[in-house]
Amino acid sequence: MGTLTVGEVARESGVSGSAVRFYERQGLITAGRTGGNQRRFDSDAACRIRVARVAQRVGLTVNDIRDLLAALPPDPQPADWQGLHDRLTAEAERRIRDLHAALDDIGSGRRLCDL
Amino acid sequence: MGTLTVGEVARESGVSGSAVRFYERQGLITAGRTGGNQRRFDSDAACRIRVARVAQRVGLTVNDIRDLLAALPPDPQPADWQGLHDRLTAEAERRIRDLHAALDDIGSGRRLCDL
DNA sequence: CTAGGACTTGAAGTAATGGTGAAGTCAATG
DNA sequence: CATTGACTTCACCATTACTTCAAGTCCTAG
Repeated sequence: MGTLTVGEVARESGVSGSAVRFYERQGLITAGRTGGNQRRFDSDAACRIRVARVAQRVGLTVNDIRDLLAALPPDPQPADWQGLHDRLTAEAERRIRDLHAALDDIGSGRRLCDL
Repeated sequence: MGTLTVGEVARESGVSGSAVRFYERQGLITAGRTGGNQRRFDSDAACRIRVARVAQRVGLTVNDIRDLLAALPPDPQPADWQGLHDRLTAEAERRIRDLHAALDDIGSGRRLCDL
């Protein structure tokens, strides 16, 4: 059972409280509940949200990120981090390749109309 | 006044008819009307849509593309094409730089949590 | 114990990019 | 003239990633 409230996780992770609740609904993070039904997070929640934000910069959707984080245990080992790392890198590189392909087409000398 | 129907432009440009109408609503292309209120396009419409698709590959929104195409006269001169070309290239390169920055952060050796 | 801030839910709103379906109209053909 | 396929508008559906709102509850400090 965690000790952090929504607001605390929000501040620690740099997103809004509504986003924290949204991420919990989406399964990116999990929370315990107090007797009064308030969410209490473990400190890894903020970490997972930070990872999620990096993944968003790479262009992953929240759904993609849920799957990504599903492979990340509560207390990740170096190998887990490495796996995440590799997946994010591969995805970023894929997107870069797509953009390069578009650039190549644009610069191909053909009229843009004929692409 | 053009001669092409929605369906013809759709086939020529590779998008659906509903997309053609959508693009007209959004101001990416313009159409005349027959006495019976049907759209009739000039042949440059398909061209503009093709340009729009390229711009989408680069990551521009329809709004961005409207602005981009607003600078493109009905009968574009080489300089007009060059301007488009430059803007698309710059935008693609910017996005590639952003992804590279993300890659650098991911590969920085710091824990993903601390980014 | 009470005031106040932080929290709860669910529903609805937003912007982007179209797709879908209904009900009706137009145009070309046999 | 009647059919048929393509067209028209309008309005609603879907997805993504949240935000906002209302009404109500919890928790902590004084």
